[in-house]
Amino acid sequence: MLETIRPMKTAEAREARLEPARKNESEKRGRKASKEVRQLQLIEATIDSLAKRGYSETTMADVADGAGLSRGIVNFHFESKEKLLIATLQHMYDEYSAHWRNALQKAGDDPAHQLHALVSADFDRSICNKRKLAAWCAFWGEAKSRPTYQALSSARDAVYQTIFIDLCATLKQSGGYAYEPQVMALALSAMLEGLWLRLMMGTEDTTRETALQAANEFLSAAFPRHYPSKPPGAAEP
Amino acid sequence: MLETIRPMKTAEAREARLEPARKNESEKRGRKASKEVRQLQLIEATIDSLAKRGYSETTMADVADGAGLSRGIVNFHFESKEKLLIATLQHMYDEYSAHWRNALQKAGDDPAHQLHALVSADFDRSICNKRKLAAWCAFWGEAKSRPTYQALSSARDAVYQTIFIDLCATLKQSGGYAYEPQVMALALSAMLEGLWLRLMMGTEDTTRETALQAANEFLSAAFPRHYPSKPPGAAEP
DNA sequence: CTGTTCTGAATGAATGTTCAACAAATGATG
DNA sequence: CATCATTTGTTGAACATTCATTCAGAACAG
Repeated sequence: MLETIRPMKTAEAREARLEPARKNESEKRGRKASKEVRQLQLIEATIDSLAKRGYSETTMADVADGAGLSRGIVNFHFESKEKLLIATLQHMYDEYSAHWRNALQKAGDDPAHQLHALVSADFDRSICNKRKLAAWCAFWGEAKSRPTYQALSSARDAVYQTIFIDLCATLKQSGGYAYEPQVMALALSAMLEGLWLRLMMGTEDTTRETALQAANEFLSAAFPRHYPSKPPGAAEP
Repeated sequence: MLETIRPMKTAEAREARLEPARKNESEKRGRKASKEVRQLQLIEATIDSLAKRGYSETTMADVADGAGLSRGIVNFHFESKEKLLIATLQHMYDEYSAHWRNALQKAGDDPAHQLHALVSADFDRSICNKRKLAAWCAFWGEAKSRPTYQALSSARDAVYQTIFIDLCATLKQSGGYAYEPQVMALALSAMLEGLWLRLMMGTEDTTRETALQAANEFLSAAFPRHYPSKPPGAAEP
């Protein structure tokens, strides 16, 4: 009765990894975590499970085990498995959305710089890693048959697409290009998603660096006046 | 016991739709179909189910019902659910592979013509339709956690990619472009997959036509000497 | 008659959900 | 501050359902 009081092994480690400085002592001990922190913890465990086992093999038990909590806990915080998954997808969507908005804001006023910032943001470690890509793809695979996912699963939503189109239109005007902005924006965003897909598949010849390189090659080809052909010393093995 | 002898409603219709002239009378009646035909029929039903319900909701019962056969039939022809799914994926892979090889062969000797043929082939009705795209995506979503799928799930495999790289290299030489063939080929094939993904998601603004248009825009941007800017009368709404 | 194809009910395993009991925090009261 | 009550969080076992698989036997071909 001394050391086995609480079976919290991995849970506390995860919490510590999440936000070590954020939560004060009062909520970290005892009942361990506030409602929101616990929910986040379960969502992270869900992403882990999705990445490791895929959508169809992700079970409530696996999520609970991954979080170091008991079986019934998920139905307490989220009403059902479906709602847990929706919350997880929503979380990933919010994170992705905040990320590119932040990158866009930091990019200043130059459209060419903004577009480049958006493209680069897609390949940041923070959102472009095996774990999250795998989770995204797991949802994509189910999105067609689940209307609830469909709205959220398309990583690049209407707003994002509109920004791409606007940027393409602006660059067209200032660079005297001939393409149709909508069409070019579609090609560009599709390529970004396709690169994600390849990164997720884990084909050995595609890394985050080569993917970004390909994306930049596209930018150079489509907007040669704004992105001069060769970035300085890009030597390949 | 007169009219309910065989519950074959949709099955015969499906067979007829598949290859009306191919199979002779002897195997169509009586024990209904040869082993291979029956397996194909079950594979088609599997694709139907994957497209309609998604991977995680595809059940043996649904496949059997979709084929108009009894529950135990799948385990007779395929040993297990997993083997059925692998056979289905293999079937789709073979079909896709044969399709682009055929398109490439018909394209003659001009590299620019060949590349255009490959790109166009990707958006043929026969392989690029909601049903099959949804099935592809269902497998993609599970591929990361299943080694067996991984080898087959990447629609564009190593051979396909090599051909793309070679074509890009040839065009580079004859057109005096500056890009790296490997990188450009990656950008191109990633964009094709990304367009598939969008078609599958069913965003209303992306159709097979607009997707092909985007792909051609990419070709014009990347290889301006080979694909002059504007194909004749492309007016958009 | 013999072997192949097919059926459909039975079986057992996996898993999402419920729930009664328990524990910790919070608040009320003296 | 001590004690009790209430709310909130948590557990783990029980339950019900879904589903892949099995199999004994029917239907059929040769």
